[in-house]
Amino acid sequence: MIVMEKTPTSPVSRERSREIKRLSVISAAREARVLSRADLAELTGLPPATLTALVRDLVAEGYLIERGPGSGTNTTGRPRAMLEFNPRAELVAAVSLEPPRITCEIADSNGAVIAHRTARLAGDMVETVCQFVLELVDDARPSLRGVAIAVPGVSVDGAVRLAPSVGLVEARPIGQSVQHELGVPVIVDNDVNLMAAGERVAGAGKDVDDLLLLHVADGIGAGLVLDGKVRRGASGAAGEVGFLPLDGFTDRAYSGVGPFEAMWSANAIAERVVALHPGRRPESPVSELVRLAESSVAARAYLDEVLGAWARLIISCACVVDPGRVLLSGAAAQLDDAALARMQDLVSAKAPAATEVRRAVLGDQAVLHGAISYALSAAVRLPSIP
Amino acid sequence: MIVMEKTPTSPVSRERSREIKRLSVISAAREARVLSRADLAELTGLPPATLTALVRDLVAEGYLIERGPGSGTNTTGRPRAMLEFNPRAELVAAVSLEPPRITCEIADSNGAVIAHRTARLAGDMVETVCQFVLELVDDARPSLRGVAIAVPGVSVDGAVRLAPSVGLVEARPIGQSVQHELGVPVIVDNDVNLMAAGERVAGAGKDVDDLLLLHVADGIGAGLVLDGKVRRGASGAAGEVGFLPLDGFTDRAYSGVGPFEAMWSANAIAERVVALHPGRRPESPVSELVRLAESSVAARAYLDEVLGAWARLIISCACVVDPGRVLLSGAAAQLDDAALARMQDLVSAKAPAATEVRRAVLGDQAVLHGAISYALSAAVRLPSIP
DNA sequence: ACCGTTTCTTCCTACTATGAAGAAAATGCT
DNA sequence: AGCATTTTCTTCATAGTAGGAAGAAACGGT
Repeated sequence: MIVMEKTPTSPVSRERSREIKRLSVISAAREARVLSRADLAELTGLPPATLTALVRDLVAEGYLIERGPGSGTNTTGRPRAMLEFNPRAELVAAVSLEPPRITCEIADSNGAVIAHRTARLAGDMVETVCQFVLELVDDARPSLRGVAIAVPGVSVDGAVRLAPSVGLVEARPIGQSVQHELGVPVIVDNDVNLMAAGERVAGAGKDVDDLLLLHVADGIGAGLVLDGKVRRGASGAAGEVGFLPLDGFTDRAYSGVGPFEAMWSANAIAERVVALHPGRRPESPVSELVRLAESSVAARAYLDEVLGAWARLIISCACVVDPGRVLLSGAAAQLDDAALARMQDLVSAKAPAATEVRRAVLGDQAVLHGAISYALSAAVRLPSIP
Repeated sequence: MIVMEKTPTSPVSRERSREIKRLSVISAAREARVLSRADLAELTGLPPATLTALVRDLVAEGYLIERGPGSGTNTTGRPRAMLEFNPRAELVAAVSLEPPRITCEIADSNGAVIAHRTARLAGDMVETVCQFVLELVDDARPSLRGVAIAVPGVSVDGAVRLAPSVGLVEARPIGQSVQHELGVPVIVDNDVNLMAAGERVAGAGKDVDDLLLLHVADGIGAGLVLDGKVRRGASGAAGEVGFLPLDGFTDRAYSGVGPFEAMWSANAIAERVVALHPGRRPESPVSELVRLAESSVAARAYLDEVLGAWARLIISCACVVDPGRVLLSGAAAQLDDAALARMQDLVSAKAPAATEVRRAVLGDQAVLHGAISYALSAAVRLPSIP
């Protein structure tokens, strides 16, 4: 009747107290960037005596850098000795798997990329990822805090499952293998989830705890951040909004492609744009459609259809999770200001709660920032208390 | 650049360590019901020496009861002295506001109701709630851990907003007022959210961390539990699935009633049932429809329409949040086994991930169990560590 | 040059986390 | 019946520490 998993250690052990204090200080410093010991005392609640020793250790380890007296607001009293958080003390590897390509970037916890490499995927995936990370990290390996691997399609428990448009086949859990090889936490997730996480920590969602990122590309997917946490779903399929049954009774669904995305993805839009304006298939189909709509009644009508469809998707999501803010990414971010305003109006008319629609702002950097937030969360996670 | 809210206390203070130890033991005991000190050592990680003193305190306070030697599995050695968790040490008040009625129940943390009262709402709501709670708790007031207030419609930050079908008007935050009067934590939430929480802790969702409860009554609403936590939404409007735009271009929406629920709520179904089989309006319209479908082709066709619509709603929710399990409540729970199986088939055919459809099992008790879980969570919450 | 103020460091001690030792309570064996 | 062994629970002892107090440092103002 009492089932034991991992035997817990004492929640008030000395080791744990030490970790909690370190985490408090590191988190406060990472967020403030530059601050004094007095600031740390206020932010963490730790007494000055405790902080003296702790800061000494963190300076020795390279997390904090003494920066000399600061321009404090006090007119009297001993000037504060300012400390600067060293983002280079925490490196993160962000790996993107987009068969046939693999991209690897090493960044510090500020998001500054210090090394990167792109190559064709060949041979064993786990070996390739480990090799790239180790080569790029070079002699900064002790500062590597974690690895985040972005994949198209749904990941479940670290196993990569079929992504419809790229033919990635299910492999043994690569996250666990890489973690075993590199000895740091490794997180594998859908690239749209990583984008959502990235916009949350460093982009258009920095000031909210809840958002939905709508990504329109070959498929249509959404990343959800709810209460500050990415929502993956019971089977890892949260955000599969391409499968929403919004257009009544269409039976165009085929394996791996949802009915909604079959009609409203960037691919589908590109086909219509070519039909409306014969010529080469546009690289940016939504930009092209917006351009055509300026002078073509048919294009304008089609743009209205697209906006209506995407609005219904957003309203559906608003009804279910009430994210408060929706970020448009990929082809959806190509809408101009007028179209974006139209979209906002359509959503506001029917959504049951205030739902703000904006463009995502990080673009290609979103996955990287998402990877950083994932890796740092995994690196310093304390076991939870019931 | 450094913004201070409430000055934090030390995360490793002696007071906090004491609270953490108490919480660990109380939580483990509440879950196990009967266990020994050795069990507590294994479950919490606290050393035996620590537990001796702590258990003595909790026995003195009435949380634990000494139960004498247990029938242990050991063949030798000192027998375990079993302890029993005392649910009466933790009382919870669950208040239901359904204008013009108010219902109040006092229950222990097992869900056993020890007192209840229903009356017409008259006079000041805060005074009425406080009066009922105090009268029912009587001299067990020291054991009152919290109050949960269930309201129809969306609650936001403790303020009750308009519930479409019952005309409840926005009031000043009643949760804060009641909390101030009673001196215990008070949570106010939508009754469907409380149902979902209740099924999660004590009903059809006990074995999962994620579920969606679909409640069909005068309106249609959903309660979401994601990663063990109720999802309320940025504006408190998560689960407003009655507003889903699933039936194309209907313009039947009017103030406060969503387009989907206008067509597929229990009210709408009752109207059609009367049209199909003239007579008195049925008390249980879905049961009646299922019965009529046995012998009427028209009724059977309409039942198929209802199942199809509800399935599209469930598929929409599965696409967005991937709950893994959907519980049917209210009128939706009136479906018979055959209809439930049809519903499951429809959902399985189109949902992007495995989505199990079941009936909720707690019925009227769901809100109570939800209230218990809310109140206990609020009563023993520790401030989080960054 | 001195005083007052604020920040940071050192000192000190009451408290405590927990290992070790001891006591209690059983079963099994002879 | 008595003893050995085992397991559980209690008591004891101590190394470590959380944090208050005292002291030192570093300014600005007079």
